[in-house]
Amino acid sequence: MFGPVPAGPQFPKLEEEMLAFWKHRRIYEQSLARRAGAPRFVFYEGPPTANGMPHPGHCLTRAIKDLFPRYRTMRGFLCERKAGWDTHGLPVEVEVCKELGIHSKEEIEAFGVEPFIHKCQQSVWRYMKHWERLTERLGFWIHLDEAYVTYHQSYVESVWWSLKNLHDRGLLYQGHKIVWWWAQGGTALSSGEVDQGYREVADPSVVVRLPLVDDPTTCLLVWTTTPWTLPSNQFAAVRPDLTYATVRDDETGGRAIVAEGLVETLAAKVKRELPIVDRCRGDQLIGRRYAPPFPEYYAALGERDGRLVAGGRQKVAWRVVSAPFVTTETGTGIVHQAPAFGEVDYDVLVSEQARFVDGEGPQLICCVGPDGRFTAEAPAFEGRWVKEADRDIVRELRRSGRLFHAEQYVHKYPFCWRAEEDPLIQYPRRSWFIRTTAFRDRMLENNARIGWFPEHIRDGRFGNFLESNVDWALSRERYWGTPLPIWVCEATGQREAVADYAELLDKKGLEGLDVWESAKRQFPDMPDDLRVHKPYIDALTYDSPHAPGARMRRVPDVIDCWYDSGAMPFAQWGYPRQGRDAFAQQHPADFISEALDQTRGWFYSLLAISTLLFDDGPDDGVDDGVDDGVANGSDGNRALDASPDSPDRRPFPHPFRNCIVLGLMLGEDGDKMSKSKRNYREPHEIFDRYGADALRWYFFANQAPWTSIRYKEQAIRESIPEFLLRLWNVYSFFVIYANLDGFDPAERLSEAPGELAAKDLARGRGYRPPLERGELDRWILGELHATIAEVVERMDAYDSFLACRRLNAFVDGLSNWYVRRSRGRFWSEDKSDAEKVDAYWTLFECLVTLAKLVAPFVPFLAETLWRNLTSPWGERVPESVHLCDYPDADRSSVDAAHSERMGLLRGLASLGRNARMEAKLKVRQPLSRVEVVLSDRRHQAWLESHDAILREELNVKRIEYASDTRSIEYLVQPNFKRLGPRVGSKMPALKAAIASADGARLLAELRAAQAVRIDLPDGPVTLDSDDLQVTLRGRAGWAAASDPELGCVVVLNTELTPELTREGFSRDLVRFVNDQRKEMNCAYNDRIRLGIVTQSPELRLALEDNEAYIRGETLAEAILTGPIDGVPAIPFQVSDHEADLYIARCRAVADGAHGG
RNA sequence: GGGCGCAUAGCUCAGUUGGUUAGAGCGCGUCGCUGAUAACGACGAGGUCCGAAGUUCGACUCUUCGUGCGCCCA
Repeated sequence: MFGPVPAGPQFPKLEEEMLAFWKHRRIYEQSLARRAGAPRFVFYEGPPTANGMPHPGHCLTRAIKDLFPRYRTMRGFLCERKAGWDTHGLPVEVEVCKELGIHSKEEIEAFGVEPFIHKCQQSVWRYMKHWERLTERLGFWIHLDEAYVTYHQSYVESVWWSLKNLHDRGLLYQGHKIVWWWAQGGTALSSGEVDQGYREVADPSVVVRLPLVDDPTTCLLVWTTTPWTLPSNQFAAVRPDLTYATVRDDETGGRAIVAEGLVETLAAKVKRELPIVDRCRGDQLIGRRYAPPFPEYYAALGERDGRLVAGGRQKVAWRVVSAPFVTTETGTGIVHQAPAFGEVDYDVLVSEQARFVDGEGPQLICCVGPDGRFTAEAPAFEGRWVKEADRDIVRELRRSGRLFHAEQYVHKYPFCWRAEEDPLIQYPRRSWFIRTTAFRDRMLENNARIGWFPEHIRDGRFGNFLESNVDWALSRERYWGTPLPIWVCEATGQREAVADYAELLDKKGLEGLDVWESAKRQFPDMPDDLRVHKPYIDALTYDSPHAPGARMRRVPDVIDCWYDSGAMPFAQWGYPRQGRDAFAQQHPADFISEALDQTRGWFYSLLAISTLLFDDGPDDGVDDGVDDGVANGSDGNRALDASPDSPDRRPFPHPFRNCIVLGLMLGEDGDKMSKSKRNYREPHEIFDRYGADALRWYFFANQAPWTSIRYKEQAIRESIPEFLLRLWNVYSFFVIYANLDGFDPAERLSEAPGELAAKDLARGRGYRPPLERGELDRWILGELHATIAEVVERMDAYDSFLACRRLNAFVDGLSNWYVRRSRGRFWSEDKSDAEKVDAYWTLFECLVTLAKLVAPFVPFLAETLWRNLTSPWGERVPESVHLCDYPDADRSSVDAAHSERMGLLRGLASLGRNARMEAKLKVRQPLSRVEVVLSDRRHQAWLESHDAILREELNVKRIEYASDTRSIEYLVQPNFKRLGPRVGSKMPALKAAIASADGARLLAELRAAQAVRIDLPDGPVTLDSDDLQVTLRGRAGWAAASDPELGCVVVLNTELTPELTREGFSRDLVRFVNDQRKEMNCAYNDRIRLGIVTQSPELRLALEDNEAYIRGETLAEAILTGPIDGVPAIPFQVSDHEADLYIARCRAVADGAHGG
């Protein structure tokens, strides 16, 4: 016996039970253990930032991450799943700052770096707990207790090892990064912070004259909105393909150069004519020297030159250079370049440097200090806050005759989000870079081999990003992060990278360890992992090997936490100090998945780090890259010959082979999910209301995972009746009748039930080979195996959406066709009837197989079904569906023709109901005859021999297959696809000719001669039967329905005889009585007594004619014509006939029989 | 400002290499079926397939331009 199946399942409650069972029986661990030694399917967990509460969007990611590992595990792979947590970075610091009510770096330092770090570490743990609960409740099987954590010492040391590797290969260098700088607070702001602070302001907009060195009466006109950057001018940029005009400048009597397209605009501004005297292309200006607006730097460096890489010498600065970003939308078409104060300007400097022999090119000049005030290098403005100096700078330009024009210019400019009055400035900061540009081509090759879902990521968003790769700005001037493991000699500036803590402890003359040791005494609960963090790591200094008496001190920066997460393929194992085997086996990943916003985040950091460290390419990519344009003079420590000390160099792709890029999930209102807007429900509430399976199915079955998806609670709720409940009802049906009938599969198959696969069931008593069973059984088993084949195919292609669609279609067929059409067999009284046993075995096989099929998708429901359906065997079958192999499709049982025939039959039933509807003849009213016309008669014989089903579905006495009747007509159309290439432009004429022809005559001709000739204005066309599409349809005015897809028409005979009418009455009566039985809570097999009192002779006749039928259907022992004592009368009406019914339950319960 | 993506029914989404009559689910309305069903079936209303131009015998589909939205980067 199976356990009783509740009619209204509480999925959330069932799920909690399954969770407890999994935990108690360690099912996840068992599922791994049984795949020991199997081929691996490698999964990487992209570490969530444990910095905030998870929302439904995170559930999507985690559900997808669960689906494929579960599936692959059942398919025979060993799929280890190690959880991970991203714990470092600015978001954590911000969270802690919020808690402390502080903002700036100054305030953090005032609070103390040490307690601040402690707070960061604790904050991370708090959120991790919430994430762990969500992970478990969702059914995401992953080793939470073996999670990698990015702040752990072993993890940090792996990162250090990789950085040392890069450093020693000359791939880690120090340069400048232009950042948005809050001068008053002394800190850079993240782009998110900058975005918050944009305001509209009026700034000066000036056009300045820069006289050419070889022709001082001719000036370049350059434009800027930041006059304070003019003292730091280094170049003037033009676009080589623009036309520039030389105009007469009557104010000075000289001439000026400006983009031709802007001459008029400029003339209008200065309110005087600027007559053009000459023209040239931008590239003819390149290289011409000019005198900058302020003399200080020029006086010292104006005549300095250097050797060019290409040969020859050139002055290092104050030349016209080429820049593609110059536009003619505003300004003059010539742009002032102060590389210290603009990122694009800085790029110009970098590419200029690259043209020179190392160290001989232009150096960055900057006469502004980190406090935003001019330094002594701009003596006229020394000590002044730059923005405040704008006015005086303009005044000075006017005095010196350099000012061509000045005005106010309204634009958006960022201010500090926590100090509203403070404008931000772009400012150069010393920063550490990874020379990723040297590996650009290798990264592109690696990327080209990755399986991206959707595909366009590879060449689109991600590919483009790689194409325009710039060196990775690695360092952060922050506190809570992996410290940059570089120590610098205070005397010589020589530096070295350190790979781990032990290496540090071995350094000669190490000092500062006491800082950690005393902290540890003060805070005994502090995790030891913090010893590799600020401030403890900063305290460690040692003797410089480069200069006697000098110390090696660590650079103060921490690193970008994206580097942490990108290092996880090896750092999760603590590689290379530990975990060498694990890494060798688990690299690269077969599968990762995150949302689209990770393209330039984790997807990039993984690919970049792996390519730099583990490239097994023909050459390293180092030699050909290092000199190609991004060299930075400050790096004197390149050891190009050092190769990575890794045995794990791999062919591409690595470190991941396939990646599902999930769409972003939006809130219910279509906006970004936001806690304050409450446009989504908290995950735990979703679980409590609908259950994790409902949520999972909603994710998997509603759209391709990479489309952006709008959170919709309604849709989650609907996934219950649409799929879960429908499956549940089939299961419930089976269990109810199997229990009633005593169908015990375990008793029929006691020996070696295995996993109840088809081959196991085949040994069951009464299990007949499918070929010996009825049409319906063969059909549903064929559908089952076709479903398995398709689900496997789709899932192997990472397409959960189409897999789910197929599963849904199968469950629909099982519920609405197989079970419905088979009910008679389940109700049959003869328990040993082979066809009845077939029905049980067939349905059992479908359900048990289905439990396995849906297990990766809805693991809870699948487990519930499996546990109960296999309970008769006890411990002889696997205790969990997740310990089974995924079903194999038996293609021999898939009979496409049979499936097609059954589809046709279902279609005919549907058409018949359609026609009845039109004729307003309800199905309970029997009809004498329907006529079926098929355009393709291949399946007619089969249909004729199986028309009992159709007769019953349509409630008709007889079905006739006709070929030609007055009730149908033929619609003939050209087969466009076939004729297109042949007929071409004659198509419209052909279409018209066919449309105006008589369809039936055309067909007759075609049948007779195998071809028809159509005369068109420009010649005849001969068509064969494949050139025409013939559609059959019912003629207007007939009770007919047609389906062009199926090629059939169903025509009703609507004539009703008195016998048919009375039979209809009796069916109405049965339906009514059975409703009453249900209301009386009769058991399926309760017998009743039925009294019917009516004045209607028609109704009486109907009772007499159909008494046996009524008794059989309602399980009435007797039908009385009078009332039953003690039972209230129930009024009944059909058509115009009325009756009073009396229904009483009989005492005795007949065993086995049940109504139907 | 740049890159990528998206735009199809009231809502959420499918739509295969271009084939002329664009689908599903939900919701709404009508009817029907039902002793597993909280289900299910049929029908109906509801579409300038974002707009414009082009290629083609034929465009939801391909090309170009534009509009709106999202993400990422400036």
